[in-house]
Amino acid sequence: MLEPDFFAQKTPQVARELLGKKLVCISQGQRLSARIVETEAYGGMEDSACHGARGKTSRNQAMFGPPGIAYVYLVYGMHHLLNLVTEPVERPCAVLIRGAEPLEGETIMAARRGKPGPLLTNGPAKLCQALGIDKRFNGLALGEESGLWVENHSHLPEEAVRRGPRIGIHSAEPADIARPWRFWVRDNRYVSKVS
DNA sequence: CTCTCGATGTTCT
DNA sequence: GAACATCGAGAGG
Repeated sequence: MLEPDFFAQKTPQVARELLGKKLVCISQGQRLSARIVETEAYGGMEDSACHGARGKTSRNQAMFGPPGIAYVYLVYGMHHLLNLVTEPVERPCAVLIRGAEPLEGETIMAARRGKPGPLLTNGPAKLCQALGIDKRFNGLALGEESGLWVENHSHLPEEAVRRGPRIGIHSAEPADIARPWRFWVRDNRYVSKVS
């Protein structure tokens, strides 16, 4: 299981290193897991795309917490998104998990999603719905106790990793929109958007 | 395949 | 009010 030390590193590095790792969630007594294939780094007071850039609010306060906790929030009034908090406490940084490939419990994920194949988990909100992740996990430390954590799984060589601008942040400043802080596994069907 | 639009709770552009 | 780190349905080519 990955410890807080892992998440204490620089956010883009954590986002890169999370590719290929196994996200595990205990949901209704069942063990569900998926291999992470797409992430995005958000961080620093200087990143206008980051929720924490304009200060602490009731929604984003988990981002200011210690490395290795979950930040889960609701977007568009109906979709939950999972982030893993990075860097030292009081720095609002996190990695958004945008896509993953089912490993264990795919039948349960399919029942929840009502869709087949990549549509199970090829997007940040789809992933949360499939794994049963919602605001109950917000602010909890990753681990057995919370029922949500990350494990080492497969190593990804550099040639299998692609990076580019983040998705869905069009109201940020141009320099931040251009940052190559999205990481994904090359040619993987569980990546939310090809580019 | 593409494009548009509605859903809906919280935050602030 | 408007916008939002999204998704899915429906219309049109």
